Amino acid sequence: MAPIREMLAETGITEQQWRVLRVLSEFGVLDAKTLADRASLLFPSLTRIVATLRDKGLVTQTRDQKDRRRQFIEITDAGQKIIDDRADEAAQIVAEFKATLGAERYETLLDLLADLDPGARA
Amino acid sequence: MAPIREMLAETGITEQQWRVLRVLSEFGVLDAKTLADRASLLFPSLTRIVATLRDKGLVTQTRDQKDRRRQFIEITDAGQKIIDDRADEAAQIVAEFKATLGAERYETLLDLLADLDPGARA
DNA sequence: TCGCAACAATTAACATGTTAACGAAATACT
DNA sequence: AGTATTTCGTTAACATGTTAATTGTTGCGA
Repeated sequence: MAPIREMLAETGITEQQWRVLRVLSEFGVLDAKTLADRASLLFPSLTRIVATLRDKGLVTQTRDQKDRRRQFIEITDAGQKIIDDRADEAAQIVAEFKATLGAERYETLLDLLADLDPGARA
Repeated sequence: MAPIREMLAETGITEQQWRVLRVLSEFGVLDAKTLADRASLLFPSLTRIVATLRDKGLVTQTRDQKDRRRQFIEITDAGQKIIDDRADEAAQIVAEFKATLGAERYETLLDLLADLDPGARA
């Protein structure tokens, strides 16, 4: 993950913050529960990360009016721009990583890790 | 690592503290530099962990009289006892982990991870 | 309706990873 | 000797993982 962190250093956001933004970018508006699940984060971590992203203007929080315990989180244009600007670069880093192992061994690794963590989504 | 953490919960020490104790148990007295390296810890982390272990009476710190910048860390009897008491249990947890994947896939995983982290030892 | 269990989210407390700044001691070099 | 550099270790500051305690809401059953 080091190369990813280096890439993100310029943007001032962390790996996990980036992951949250990516999930929001992919799935759109999400309630906190679903977001935590998709980003593989525990709730207390998510609370802090979303607070940080909100302060940076990269996401918005909205209370569910039908159930005021819940909230929805949505990515802002500024947040989306960060994802867009780095998407290609991130893809290339993953590609290089893959090349280091070789495509076949890369797939093997993903399979092994998936078997070890039933919670992950391949 | 979850099963390991559960095992350690009873002892009141953490995974990393346990790793430091294990390294000290295996190699004997070590200077901080070597200890950090063998335990795969960054120096600031090691400083805190050793301080914690010292407060718990599980290790001792000794200044090098020839080079007073350096220090040696040694496990105490109390620390050694913790390792001894849990060694079998830990070995069994690893064995179960191995069984989950199967011996062959387990070796494959170690190989792949080793290729990804040149710093690791096997 | 009252009270209580269940749920969503936050907060607290502690340990660690991580980068940077700093302090002290030893070396090197002039 | 005197200063600059290097090295060892600590401390600071921030983000996160993790468990437990806490707050605010909802829903349910007596």
